[in-house]
Amino acid sequence: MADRRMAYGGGADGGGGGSSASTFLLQNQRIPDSLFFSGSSPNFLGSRSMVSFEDFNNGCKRQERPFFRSFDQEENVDEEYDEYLHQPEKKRRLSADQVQFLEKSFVEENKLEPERKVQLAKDLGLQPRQVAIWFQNRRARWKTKQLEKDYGALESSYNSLKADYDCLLKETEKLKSEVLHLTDKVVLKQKHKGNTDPSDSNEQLLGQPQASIDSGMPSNQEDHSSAKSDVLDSDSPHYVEGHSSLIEPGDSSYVLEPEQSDLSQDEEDNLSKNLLAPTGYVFPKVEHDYPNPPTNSCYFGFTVEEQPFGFWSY
DNA sequence: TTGTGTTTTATTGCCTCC
DNA sequence: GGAGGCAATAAAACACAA
Repeated sequence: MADRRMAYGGGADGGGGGSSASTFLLQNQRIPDSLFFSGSSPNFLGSRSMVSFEDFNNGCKRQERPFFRSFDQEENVDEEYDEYLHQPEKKRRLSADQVQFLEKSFVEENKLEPERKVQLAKDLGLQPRQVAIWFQNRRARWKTKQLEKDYGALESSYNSLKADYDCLLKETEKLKSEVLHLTDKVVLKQKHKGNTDPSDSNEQLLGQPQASIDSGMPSNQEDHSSAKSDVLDSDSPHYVEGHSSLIEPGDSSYVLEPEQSDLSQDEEDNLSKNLLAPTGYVFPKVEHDYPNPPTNSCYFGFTVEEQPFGFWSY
């Protein structure tokens, strides 16, 4: 048994819960709380204060009773209730009113200072321990919901980014085939011109510097298959390691090799980033099965507004 | 009525903070 | 070391379909 918690009947049953009706005696009496309580509240019901006034009248259906009524006011505590009090103790749910009151309090502040706990317990006719437990469980429920919410947000964000990415892949493919098509044309033209005027150059044909053409186009000595092979061969030494997690070897989306580009390294980096992740998002390794929900929503960049109680610091 | 799944109340053990 | 918080878990209470 823990130092601060007094369980019923010696409480060595390991694991939580474990309350059989016959062993319910001093259950839940945390020592400090019970000391706090004795005689401090007109609503105090002793070890029975944990009852919630529902299920009274022998009902199995939930039955609401006002929780503000103190026992001092309760002049005619009838025999039925007395009998009820002496039943073997059962776990009882709080009434809707009590829950509503607690909810309201929770929204105001999800942590419970000792004074507030005692005051709430007084108001509700519960033990402070019960109030504390309710808040603890409520925080756990809120956290679970928040995790679900975070997970949903992440999921939709992922889906939208994936859609963007797929779109860009298609676009890349389209541009690539366009490049090949134009390359074909250029080569044919060169051949044609070469037949008539061997001194003619690419520069004259295309009206741009030779280097520019060489950078992205296969020379007229190479056939197209080798050009394509160069472009697509991710096993070549030009394969960019930094992109290995984004584009797997052989991925046809990888079009230009760095050394073939006119762009500076920075420009290339920017281009790659813009092409692959237009929103600046670095794609994680794509899993088709979603990973476990996040355990810490702080890490996912959610705004503070999405964490209404401000205790989200796990 | 009963079986089953879900929710709520409560306990226990561990951790952190003062 | 005591107090309070949290995660994990038990078990009662409840909801609901068959």
